[in-house]
Amino acid sequence: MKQREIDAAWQAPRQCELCGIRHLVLFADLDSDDFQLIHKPIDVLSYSAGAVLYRTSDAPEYLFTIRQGLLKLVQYLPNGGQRIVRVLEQGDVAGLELLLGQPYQHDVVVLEPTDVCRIPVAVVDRLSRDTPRLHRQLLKRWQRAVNEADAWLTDLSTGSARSRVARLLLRLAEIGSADRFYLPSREDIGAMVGITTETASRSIAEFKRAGVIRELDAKHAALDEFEMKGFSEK
Amino acid sequence: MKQREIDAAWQAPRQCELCGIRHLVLFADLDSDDFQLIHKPIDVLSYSAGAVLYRTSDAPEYLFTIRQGLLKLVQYLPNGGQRIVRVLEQGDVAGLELLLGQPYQHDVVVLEPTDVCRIPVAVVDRLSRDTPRLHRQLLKRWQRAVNEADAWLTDLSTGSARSRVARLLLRLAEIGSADRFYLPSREDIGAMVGITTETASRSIAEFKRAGVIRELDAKHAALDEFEMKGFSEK
DNA sequence: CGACCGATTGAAGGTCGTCAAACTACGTGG
DNA sequence: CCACGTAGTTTGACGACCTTCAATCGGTCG
Repeated sequence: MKQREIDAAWQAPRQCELCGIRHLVLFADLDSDDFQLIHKPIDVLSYSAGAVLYRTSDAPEYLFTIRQGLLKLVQYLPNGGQRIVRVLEQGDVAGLELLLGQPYQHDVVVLEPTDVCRIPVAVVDRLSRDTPRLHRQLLKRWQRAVNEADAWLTDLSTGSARSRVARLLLRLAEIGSADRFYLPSREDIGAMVGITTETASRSIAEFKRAGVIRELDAKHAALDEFEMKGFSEK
Repeated sequence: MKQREIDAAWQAPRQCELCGIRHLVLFADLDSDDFQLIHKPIDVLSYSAGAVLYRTSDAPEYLFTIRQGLLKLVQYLPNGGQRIVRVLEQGDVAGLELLLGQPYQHDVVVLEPTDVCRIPVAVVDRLSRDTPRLHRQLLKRWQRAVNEADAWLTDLSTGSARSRVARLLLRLAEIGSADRFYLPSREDIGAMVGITTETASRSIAEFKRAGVIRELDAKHAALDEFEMKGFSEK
């Protein structure tokens, strides 16, 4: 539940320039000069399942790029319930809205152990002003968020409960490795596709009985993609 | 159903610079020099209800900023049905995805008579490269789309059919003028909140009987905001 | 071992989807 | 001018699916 700091040492320009996954992240297109503009610490942090990156009520100070892991973006309903509006994976960015002066729009909670770079807004603001190269990456990230959001409406909020769950699992399977994907709690599945925990449980149980998914451990499973596509249609 | 061209005459730099609603649109922050970079025609077009701005299959040539009117963004479901994922109003932009080399992501259809500026992608690309001022506006538009999309998930795809419809009408009432808002066809209401046409019709009929909405003409109504908020909760 | 949390399953009831028919508005053509 | 056809809305009946409430099961952690 707690966060652990890997890199307290402050040498962000070097660190970022040498980053192993830079081609995937926000700073993909920056050059040596650009990195010199970074005058505030960028920390690499690790979170374990259940940890909270931030809440809507937190001070809007940091963006996060996901180096590794899986997170959920949660919004609250008029009646107090909650809805998961998106899931973030490697290369995604949380907190883009800060660049426009908005407060955090979601609570962000860790699903699978996650490493992030925590970047002060001021850094991105600065870079954003002076390097057009960063812009394209920002636009990309934003458009990705829109595409995802639209897909959640068409794929995950339409059709029967069972087919929604099927489509969710197919999606999660694409994110995970070939033969192993993250299987959320029944409550989270419900919050992702807009059904109750019990109905989610019934769907999953049914898939297991039909042999379309096999449970590997508490939070992971493998699935027969072809069979599952059958269920996803009605 | 057809489109009418208001300004065939080609003097975009002047036209845009003098635009009456420039403070609302994509080019809000540009200055005189910036406008000189526009070397392709920007046309002002009018569409009437039912007209199609573009389809996903169209050649990705133009962005559209909405000067006036109301449009729906439609995506298609695995089974062939359709889901309306968002609605555009004055100041919104359609086709932002083109800036990232993606094809159009939606079919865009006119709900209320609409005026747009049709801008060649090349123009925005060019401006985008050379003027950081445009960037902020682009980011704003994108973030707005994300916020909207998230709200459609939490407000319009969760809860009972009646409360979803109630929340949709409250939303439409905010867009419309004080005592008059656009009331979509029952089919479109269904496609917006993820229910069938019949259920949408029953909800609307119920609201009318309860006196919460009054029909003004075929496509417009007025509503008692306070009463409607009651329905929106469960 | 006992407490607790999440998943599963059951039963009952309600909401919503489905199929179908009637009604209205509107425009066309006789 | 009226008859008629079409498209969208409304309403009804019925059944399926989903929610709700509740009990049980299984595993984990003190």
